[in-house]
Amino acid sequence: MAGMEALAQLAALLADRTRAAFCEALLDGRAWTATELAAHARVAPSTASEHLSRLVSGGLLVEHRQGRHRYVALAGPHVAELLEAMTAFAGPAPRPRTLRAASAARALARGRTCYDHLAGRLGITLKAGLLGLGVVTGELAVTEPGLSWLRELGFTPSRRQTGRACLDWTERVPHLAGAAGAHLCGVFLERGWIKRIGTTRAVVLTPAGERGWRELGLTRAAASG
Amino acid sequence: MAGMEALAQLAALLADRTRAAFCEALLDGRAWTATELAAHARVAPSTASEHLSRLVSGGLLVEHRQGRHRYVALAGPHVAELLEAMTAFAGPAPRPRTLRAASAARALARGRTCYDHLAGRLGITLKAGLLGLGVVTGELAVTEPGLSWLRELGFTPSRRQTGRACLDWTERVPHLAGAAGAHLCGVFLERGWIKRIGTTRAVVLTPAGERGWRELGLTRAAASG
DNA sequence: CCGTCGGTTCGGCGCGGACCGAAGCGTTCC
DNA sequence: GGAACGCTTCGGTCCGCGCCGAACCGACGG
Repeated sequence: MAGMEALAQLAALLADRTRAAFCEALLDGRAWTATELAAHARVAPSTASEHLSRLVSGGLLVEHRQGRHRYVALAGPHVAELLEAMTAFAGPAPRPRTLRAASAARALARGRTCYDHLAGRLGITLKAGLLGLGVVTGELAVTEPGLSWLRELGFTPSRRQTGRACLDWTERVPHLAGAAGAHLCGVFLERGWIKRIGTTRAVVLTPAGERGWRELGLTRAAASG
Repeated sequence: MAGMEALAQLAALLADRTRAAFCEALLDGRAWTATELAAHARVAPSTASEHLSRLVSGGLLVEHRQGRHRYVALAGPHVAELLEAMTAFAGPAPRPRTLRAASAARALARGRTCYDHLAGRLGITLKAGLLGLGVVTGELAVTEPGLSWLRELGFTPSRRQTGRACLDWTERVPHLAGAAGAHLCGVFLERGWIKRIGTTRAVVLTPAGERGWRELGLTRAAASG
């Protein structure tokens, strides 16, 4: 009974469309300023300020003051996983009403970042490739040889769980999260193998990325989609 | 952006302490009548009626009208898993303020049902036993020999995933859910190996259960708690 | 030093929703 | 048939909160 009080409070934090929009924006894993988020959600700066304070004190976001800026970011991968899990549960999004929204939805389904790792069809392609190489098991645990494979890409294990599953809300299938998923995503971004589309969470595999993935044995033909 | 609208709506369903209390009660996996839930949450029947309608139309609950009764239950295991995941996230419950609440919390931590399977220390003990027998892997997937072992206990595979992990909010470690977890819980209840405490979700291992678990090789000494 | 800018605080408005009691409806029991 | 029961619908009240604009504060820049 006491635990449900906490549940209601957590849910209340996400029960507002403006705060939910903030969280969705922050799912790109970067830190945003208060003003950016306000503009993104189309609310007054004062309104955004109050929402951010609630999200921070609720533990969903962390803030980082720097000069006259207030940067906020998701408090950690666990928040991203909760958000993806809830979005997956909330079910297939209603079909978009405008052409603009439809193309944005398609871009997100094709590939996106989920906080610090890859999601969407791109994430599933990556998972399939890693599975084929024996880097991860079907449950997305990293294997012994998989660890060596990752080390060659500059990965070093940390306290954080190496491989874990994160439910993909467009594909309805888990993709690779955890330290390994985050590292791979970082490497791909560094090498220019994937690139963000505009300022959104959506990403695409670049031509260099297609070559790179083929050479690593992650794909045979170019990923299409 | 459209997906977050759905998230906010889902969150709004759980953002009320009365509705959250309903869901918690229903986590025992049984169907409750509207009046029972109203009394449980200490609200007027009319209030409960409106809440239930919202939860049902939101897809969290299913209802089953029978005569003058309205039975409601969680819409499925996925709802239970969402609730447990969110409760786990919401963090350690604030320490209970009354002796009564403290003893209830202790009972829940010792053992409880999580919709249709076992949770709490009892659930973790079960998982450890199954792991020791090689019935499940560390990721809680059912092994080949494990399936035979389950069949001997009357289990037959279905469309539902056989073994899956469900995060335990008191133990902070996953326990066994899915068809296998549900079947085992059902068998234990049938055989009188576990017993509900009062009308709550809390369960205890009976003396017969301790013998049964030992004979199955799930435990060596009696489970204590 | 003053203007601009990012952010916060405060007062006030308006909506949504949580709650109850009363009344109504269909079912069940006597 | 009548009473009791389980539940729902409807008014009505009240509170929380999402929103804004205005005023304010501190940081930065010329």
